[in-house]
This record gives sequence, C-alpha cells and structure tokens, in this order.
Amino acid sequence: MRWSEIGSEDCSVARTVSIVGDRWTLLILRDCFLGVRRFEAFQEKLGITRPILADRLRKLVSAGVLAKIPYQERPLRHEYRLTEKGLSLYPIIVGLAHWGDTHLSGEDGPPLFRRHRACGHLFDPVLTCSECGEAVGPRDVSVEARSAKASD
Amino acid sequence: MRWSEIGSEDCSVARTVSIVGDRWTLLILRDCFLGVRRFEAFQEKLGITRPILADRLRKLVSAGVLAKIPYQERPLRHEYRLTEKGLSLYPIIVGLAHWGDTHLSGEDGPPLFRRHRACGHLFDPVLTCSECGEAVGPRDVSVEARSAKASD
DNA sequence: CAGTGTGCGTTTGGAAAACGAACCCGTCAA
DNA sequence: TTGACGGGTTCGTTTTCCAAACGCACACTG
Repeated sequence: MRWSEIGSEDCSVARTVSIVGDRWTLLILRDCFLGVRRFEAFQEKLGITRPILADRLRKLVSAGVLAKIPYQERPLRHEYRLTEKGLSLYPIIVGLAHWGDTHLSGEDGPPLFRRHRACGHLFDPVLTCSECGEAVGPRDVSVEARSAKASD
Repeated sequence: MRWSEIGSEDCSVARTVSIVGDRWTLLILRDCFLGVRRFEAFQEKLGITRPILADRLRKLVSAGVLAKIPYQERPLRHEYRLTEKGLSLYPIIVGLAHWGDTHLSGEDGPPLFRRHRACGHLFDPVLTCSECGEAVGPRDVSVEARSAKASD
C-alpha cells in the first residue's frame, strides 16, 4: 500500500494518519496548540526546513485542520490557525504528551504541566466513556463492524 | 533538526513522536489493538513491505512498546504483543480513530464501533480531567513549565 | 531612491528512506 | 527432495527529505 492510498482505506485510523500521521505534522500541531501561528515562528521553534514546513502547512490547510487567515495587508501576510476541526485533534496531541510524560521523562519529570482552568488543578488526561463516564482502557472495549451495528 | 534528534528534545510530544510518530508504526499499533500479533498477519493486513515491517517491529520492541514472545519452538517462532507500556498508547490510537470517525467518514458512517463492556453502550471517547472528572478541551487548559511548577 | 530588513515561501542538488521483487533459513510433511 | 510455512534479509530503483541558496513583495532608513 502506498502512502497516497492510505487515506482511502476503510479505516478511521488510517484516514486520520494520512492527514496527521507525519513526524513534522504532529509537531506542527503541538505548536499550534501552544499558540504558534506564523511561518517564521514554526520554522524557528521546530527547526524544520522551509520546504517541508510549507508543504505540511499547505496540506493541513487543504485538509481543513488549519485556516490561513490574513493578519495584515500591504504586504499581505497570513497566519495559520486551528479550525474547529483542528481543535478537535486535541485529545491526540495531549495523548502523545501524556504518554511521553509517563514513559519518557528524565529524572526531572515532564517538561510541561497542564492545569485545568475550571477546577484549578494540575491534571492527567483520562479517557472516559461518553455514556457512563467511567475511565476506559484497551481491555474494556469491544469493537464491532459497521455491518453488525446494533443499537447503542 | 534531524529525525534522529527529535527524541532528545525536551518535549514529551517530540519524544513520543520519535517512537510512534510514523505512518506505519501507528497503523501497526492499530492492528496490535485489534489483536494482530504475527509478522505475516501484519504484512497482509497492512500491505506494508517486509523490510519496513521488520524495521518498525524491531524499533517498537527496543522501545518497550511490543514484546517478542515465542509461541512455539522447532521451528522457533515469535509473536509481537503489546506490553503495558504499549497498552497505555490506547488513548492515542482511539483518539485517531475517533477523529477519523467524526471528520473523515463517508455517508455510511464510521467503519467500526466501540462498545464499553462495563456499561454495555456504544460510546465515544471523552478526554477528562483526572482531578475533577469534567470533560477537557483545548481552551480549558493552561500550560506551565517545569520550572514554574506549583502544587497541584 | 539605493540599500537593507522582514515574512513567506520556491528551487536545487545530494542524502536518506521506502518501494517491489527476489532470496535465505529452519522445520516439517508428502 | 520437493514443497510449504513463518519470518525475516538483500538488492537495485524510485520517492521523499534535507540544507543551503535564491526570489519576491513590500517597508523602512539614509
């Protein structure tokens, strides 16, 4: 299977990976969630080469994850902002961050902490069930094909 | 920044991406969570070339995400199983799946459904705060550097 | 009004990675 | 002894990535 064909697989993971499943793309999104918006800022923070950055931003825009919005005219300049579609990638980025925090931190612990504004605490992200609210792990879930869908 | 240097960045996302932030690796993990364990099975399901598959499996094993466990001797054969460390990648894979379900499904809806065994319902994964249990989105979180860590 | 700076890219060759196809190895079964 | 199975490795070619340089529109400065 070619990379260009992955997006047409009948699998949501594959289709998502075809858009964001790239080293640089994931790091670009990380920075988006940290507030980075401009080409030069991405380039400097990431240490990515300009051609690759331009390519990835173009792809994210065409996928509807980022929007290219003018922030001045004369000369015309754009910034890249997460759309709602892009914002909904948050659980993935936080998931990556939390796994790294847990399994790959040095002795100093994780480099960043996340604070939940509403309750005021430093927190860990927890995956829960939309129906009962309980935490969900890999062994708590069974998978059913579309064709076998029963009621919820 | 070279790919090989990303893992030594002081950022949990970057370090995680250096291990799993690869097209094929993410799809291999998807299949692991669906119960695939053997080289041939991965190769067939993924349509990945053998050299790449061997390389990715080797890297996942050396990262402690998969374990290579003999399932027979004479001839000696191994299977690849998720370790606890690997199982804890579940939120990331589910996140990818759910985003694809939400934003990239065709008219037929998502190809797979997840059922929470404990409560019996088809469910969506929800990211919540470990401290207060509320759902958390990108705008609900502030980030603090290690150096600025206050109490929780 | 020439020169310099800024923001955002594109072009260009060489290096790395991915590709398909073929090959290899130990074991068993016909 | 020929073939099949499971699990890889080797090989030569195509794709992608990289670093550095270049382009371009405009603004500011002397």
